[in-house]
Order: sequence, then structure tokens, then C-alpha cells
Amino acid sequence: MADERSVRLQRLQALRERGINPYPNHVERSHTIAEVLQHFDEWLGEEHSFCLVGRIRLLREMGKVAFAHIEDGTGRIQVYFRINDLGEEAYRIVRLLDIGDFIQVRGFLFHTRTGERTLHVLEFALIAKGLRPLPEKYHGLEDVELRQRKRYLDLLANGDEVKPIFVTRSRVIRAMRRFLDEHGFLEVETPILQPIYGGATARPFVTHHHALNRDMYLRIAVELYLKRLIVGGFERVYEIGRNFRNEGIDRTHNPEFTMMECYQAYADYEDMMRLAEEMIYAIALEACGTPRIRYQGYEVDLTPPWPRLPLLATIEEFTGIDVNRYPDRESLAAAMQARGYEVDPALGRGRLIDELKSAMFRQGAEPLRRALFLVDYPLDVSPLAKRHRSQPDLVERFQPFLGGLEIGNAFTELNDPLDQRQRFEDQMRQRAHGDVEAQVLDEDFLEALEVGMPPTGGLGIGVDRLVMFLTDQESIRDVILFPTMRKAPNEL
RNA sequence: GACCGCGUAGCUCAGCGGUAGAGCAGGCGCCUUUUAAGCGUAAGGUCGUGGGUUCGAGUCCCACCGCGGUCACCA
Repeated sequence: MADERSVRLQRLQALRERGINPYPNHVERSHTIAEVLQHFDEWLGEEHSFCLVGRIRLLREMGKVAFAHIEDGTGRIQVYFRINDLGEEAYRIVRLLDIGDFIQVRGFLFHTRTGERTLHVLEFALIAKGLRPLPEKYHGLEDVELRQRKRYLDLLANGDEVKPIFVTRSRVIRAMRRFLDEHGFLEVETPILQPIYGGATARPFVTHHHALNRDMYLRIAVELYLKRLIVGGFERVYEIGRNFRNEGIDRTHNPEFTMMECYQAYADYEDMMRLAEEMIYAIALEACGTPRIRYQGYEVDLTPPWPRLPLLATIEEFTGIDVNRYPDRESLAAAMQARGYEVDPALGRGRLIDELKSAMFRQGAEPLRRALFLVDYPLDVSPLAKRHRSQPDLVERFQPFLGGLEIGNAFTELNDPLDQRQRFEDQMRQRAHGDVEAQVLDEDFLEALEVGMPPTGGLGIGVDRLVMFLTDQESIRDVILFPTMRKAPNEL
């Protein structure tokens, strides 16, 4: 009986009985709250009338007067109800209002005794009734699980911290799109539902098309489709969209995430590095107003050029292991174990090197927190990248890092169809040996390469991680409005 | 997937073998310029779920569910 929802339902009924529609279709509004606050002093006084709307965030009834704070999308202002101005009947309606209700108020501006800017209400109307309580006003909503499952409550309770993150996210994507458009890239849309998945090493989500009676995959990357477009004669293309990878969830991974990939004909990875650093610099300027970003306590300057650090030399510098001295997986594994690194016996040499790279960033040395590119990766973990022009067991690949976060991947793209076929076959062998993430041979893609793809540079940027960096968030879930969650206990 | 931690009122949290608590929110009453308004009053809980140990279990043990962290793989 004391349950708050049933109290509110009773009030809803009481309002209806007085002939009030608690969910009217039409609303009057002359100004936003921000506008009124901005011009408060010049608009002060009984001769000016304003009609505002908003949600009641706070309500203090004191006998024959009441104060409320109302909030619209632009700000928050105090409003003042007095029985003398409203009359007894209308004042009874005030007592049927609750925190969380939306109201429309008309009146004039004044300062209270304590100086707070306030609208003195002469007329008001309920425009939408809330039936459930809002989170507590002082502590807000702190439970991480609730904040993510019910993001609307998080935005309501913690809006001052949460909203700006998503505003920045929107600006980042807009700035990225603008930069690419201005550099002659054409935005395209390629299939999300794919007959064969490719372009990355990852497990896919599988679904089934009934009419075609065939399994389909949600894309794990857009790479192979964009390259087909380069084959088709577009010189510069990009796509910003969602990828899906059926893998674990952690601070930097969500099963669906937003990726930008762009491909540029007649370019190599050096060109793509310049493009990447200029793009991210431009995005930071537009979305954050500065190229100097604070991330997790470190200041990172995005002004180009960023250092190009050869992967293997960097690993040697920070872990003490000179990978070149261990030409096979066994000797490298032994060297790693000797230095206290755990070694998964299933991993090949390239994956072990990748492992060292991760360990190196985990140690978190200050020079690795700057904006930088790691360049030149082992061949066997990069089946879509072209062999290095001077080091035959490496490929021309780089990854941008910001504040220790890996935010992308790029190559001089492999355009030799015969080499590409061998690389796929090699992947298929790894697959046969139980590597569920090894890439799948895509015969149609090989046919496209045989038609001929010009020398091409490609770049992928993890948009969520870039936003994490630019908004100083340590979890990807804090930059995704509705992150993937496990089944809630009350779901079936 | 492995290990560690957490789960108590709508929200934020105490309680850690002996009769389930506080603040805020909500109810009722008082209060015509309040500021986390105030005062009074009555309420609100299968202590995540299921087992076990014990005379007695939010409290100890086990399993499961959910969340977080660390590690392993991917952006």
C-alpha cells in the first residue's frame, strides 16, 4: 500500500477525476530554460511572461507555497507556486505532482530571498505523469550494473558526467566523417549480413536466413568488401559501422563495436600513418578543442608527427627479449618463460610476439602512453597485409596507440592474388589445427584480387576506443549507451 | 574460460553467529521565499537464488545467477 507506484497511480486517477489529462498531446513553450537563465536579469520582473517545460527534479511543499526544480534538455531552474496566485483548486493539483512528472509553467522571473533565480508560477499544467521514483537526489545512481542496464536512469541521475561523454562521441564521429569527406573519401555501405565472414581474426555470430535456407554471419570487419570496391575503381572509400565479434567482454571489448575502415588506392602504410595522425589530431581539435588530451592521469599530445616505433625493437627495449634471436616458436617460448611470461602452448610464433606486445603495454611504461605507431609486424598473424619491402618475414602493418590503448590497425594491403591465396590456405591450416579465429578462405574475394587491385593502403580505427581516450574513460561500456549484458535474473 | 571481490528497503550504505538498521525517496500531519528545507508521525525487507553446518545463519560452507576486477584472445 505504501508502494510508491500505487500512490502515483492513485494520483493519476485523482487527476483524471478532475478532468485533467495526465498525458496531453499539445504543449506550450515560449523559451528553453537555458535561454531564460542566460537573459535572466534583463527579463526580470512581472511585466515579462515565460512559458517553460520540464521534468520535476525536486519538490518542496511548505504548506501554502511550494518550490520545485524543473529540468529540460538545456538546463534546470527553480519554480515557485503560491496558493494566492493559483487559487485553492489549482493548488490542490500541485499536491498531486511528484518528482519525475513533466509540467509546463507560465509566470514571471524573480530572485528569492537567498538570491536564487526563480520563475513565479501563475499558471501550470501537467504534461506527463511519472509512475516510478527517480534515483536518489544526493548520491545518484552508483550501481554500475543498474547504470548500464537502465541507461535512462543513469542519464537522469548522473547526467552531468554521462551526457557529455555521449555528446563527445557524436562529435568524434561527425569530425571523422567530415575529415574523410574533405579528403576525397566516399562513404559507402556494405553488407552486415554476410555469406562468408572475413577481414579479421575473430569468431563470428551465426544466424540463419529461412527463405534462402542458409547460415549467414554478422560481419566481423568490412575490409574485404571495401577492397572489392577499390578493385571496382573507387579510389578512396570508407565505412563507419558496427562490427560483431563473438568473443569475451572486458574493459576494452564489447561484442558489437563501431569501426571506421578506409581504403586509399595508390597509397601505402606510410601514407596511411600520415592520414591517421592527421585525422585523429583534427578529431581531437573539433571534438575536444585541444590536441593535448588527459588520459588516465597522463597528458598525451596528438600533434603530428607521432613516433614510428618498429614493433620488434620496441619489444626488445621494454621486455628485454630480442625476438630476432629466436627464429622458431619453441626457442621464443623458452625465452619468454625464462623471463616469467606465461606461454600458451597452442600459440604460434607470431601470436607469441603479439603476446609480448600486450605484456609490454600492460607494464605501462610512460613512453608507451604517448601517441605512437608500432610498425612492421610478423607475417603469420597478418594474412591481409603486404610483405615488407625490405624485411621478408615482416609485413607493412602498423597500429596506432593512444595512452596505451590500441585504437586501430592498418596495412599496405596485400594485392598479389597468388600470395593472398597462400596466406588464406595457411590460415585454413591453422584452422584445421583448432584455431577457431583463423581466417576463412573467400574465393570471391580472391577472384576480385585476380581482376586486379591497385597498390592500396587501408586503415581501421576502433571508434569506441578513440572515444574512450578522448573522454578519459577506462571502460568501453562507459562510451556505449547500451553495452551488451548478460541475461538479467528476471529475464527468461 | 580461470582466479579474486561484491550482491541487505525504490536509491546510497551500515550490520559479519543471538529479536533486520540509518539517510534520502515515498505516506500522513504542521509550515506563504525553501536550498541535501525543517519538525512530528506511521510505514517499507523470502538480506541475489538453492542447498548445507549450527540450538540459532545477512553473518560460516557449497553450488548456481548477476556485476566488477585481474589474467588469457580479439579493435
